[in-house]
Amino acid sequence: MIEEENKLIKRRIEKLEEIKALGIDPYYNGFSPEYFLNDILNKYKDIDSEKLKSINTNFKIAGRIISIRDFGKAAFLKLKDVSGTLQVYCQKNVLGEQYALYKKLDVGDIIGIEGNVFKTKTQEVTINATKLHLLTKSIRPLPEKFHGLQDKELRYRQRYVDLIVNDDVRETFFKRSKIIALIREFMINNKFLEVETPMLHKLVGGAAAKPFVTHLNALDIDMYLRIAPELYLKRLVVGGLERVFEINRNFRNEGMDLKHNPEFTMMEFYCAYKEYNFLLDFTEELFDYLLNNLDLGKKITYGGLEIDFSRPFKRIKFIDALKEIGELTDDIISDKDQCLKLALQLEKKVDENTSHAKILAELFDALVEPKLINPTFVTHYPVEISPLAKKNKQDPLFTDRFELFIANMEIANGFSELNDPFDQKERFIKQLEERNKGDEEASMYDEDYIVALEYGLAPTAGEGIGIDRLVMLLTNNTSIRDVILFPLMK
RNA sequence: GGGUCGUUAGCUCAGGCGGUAGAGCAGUAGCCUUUUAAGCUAUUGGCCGCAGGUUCGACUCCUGCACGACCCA
Repeated sequence: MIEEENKLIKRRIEKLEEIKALGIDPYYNGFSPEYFLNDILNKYKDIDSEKLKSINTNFKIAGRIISIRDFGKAAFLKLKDVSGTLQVYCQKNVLGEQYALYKKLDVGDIIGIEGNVFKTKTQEVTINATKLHLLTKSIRPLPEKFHGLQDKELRYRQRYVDLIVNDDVRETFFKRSKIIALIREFMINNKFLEVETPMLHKLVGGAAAKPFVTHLNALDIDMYLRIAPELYLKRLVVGGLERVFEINRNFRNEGMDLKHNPEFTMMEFYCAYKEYNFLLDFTEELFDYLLNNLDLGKKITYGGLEIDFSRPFKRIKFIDALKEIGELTDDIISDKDQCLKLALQLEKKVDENTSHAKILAELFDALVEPKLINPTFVTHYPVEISPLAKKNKQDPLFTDRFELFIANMEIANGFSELNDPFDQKERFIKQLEERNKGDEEASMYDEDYIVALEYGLAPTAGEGIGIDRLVMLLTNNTSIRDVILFPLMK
């Protein structure tokens, strides 16, 4: 990479050599800062500049140089570290011999500074450098100081550069970290146990999706990257870990767009002795917890939409949503041929072999989902497309299941878990039939999971929440790539 | 998968009835010890995404490809 013919890089490598010639190690690692830059700023921003002169304010700090304003015999440098930025003043008559080192520095270099705090004419807290340490010479020029890095492709591919120059990106990922920490806190407060289950699966299950295939050399077998942790988490409930959750990656071999990345983060949790109604309230509580702790209030703006999280969220049955929001009639909904015709008109990938329920789900995606802005629980999904959910007592064609939609995105999916091993066996067989008909997203038959159910799964409610999409909502990013540090790029 | 648009200096962007390209920042040389996108003077820097075609001549027009963004599915 370095051999590239770039004059700016060449010049920086020359400076590197000149620094070595001065007897200085350009990658010296014996210096450790005592404070974050923001700590110094906060400590002194409200202290009078006269008073500053009378107190001892000698500090060791470090950071990357993000700007230099040079006056010949003095200069202002702006340093940046993980906490923020702080200005440093370098004067020739103070630094003496070390001023020669200063003259070899560039924007992008990482330096350590020892010096005293003072305030400039404009009252900016600044460190007057008495000692300068070069910690890392940077030989690649950073993007322009004013516009930063705009090229989306470069930003995703070279996220490290994006993070150096674009503060809003840093904020998004700080916030992502905080959101996940809050979720974890909320779950643990509610007596859930955090667990980790396998990423490498021998069978595909727990969701409707095409898997990634990989190979295990030791056993010479193909394996699948998991599409969901569901079946393992429920095995743990069988094992008596009555409340479990996992925040981790799932992999689905599907298209990529603003809402889909092939690997994405989900939280799944299972709670014994509860049913799906509990999950609706629990999910609302989780949102409350997040919004409160992030100081977002009840209404947020997302991509130009106003979203109202006031409780209770709207609740509507799947079929009612098709009627009231999708504007379909009972006659159409109950007639598979008419549904198929309509789905084909909407250019959905369906054919005669597609089940009635799956066609309805496609119609829902096309006609209802685009209209769901405020948080909405859609409940009672058809049993054929809910192979792991318990049937509804009143109407066994439907299940005790819901999905939560916000801003036209599916955010969560939960249900009363099917714990009848005989029923589960039949559903698996139905899935196999769908698979044989060509549905590559249908699940496989998981014999051991049936055995686990035969030992007895307590009545359990379970839910998955898409963390990336949740972060999108709470950080006002309309592309999933903007909430994933290293999104998949071709 | 389909459509639209984009790809020009390290970065951010202009430009062109077809005649080998410009600015700001960055860099370099100089002046400047309280700047805030510091200022002033001078100046270096380009396979105009890749490949082919049309043409006396292509960075510009045409075709294909790659990568990306957005829209649709």
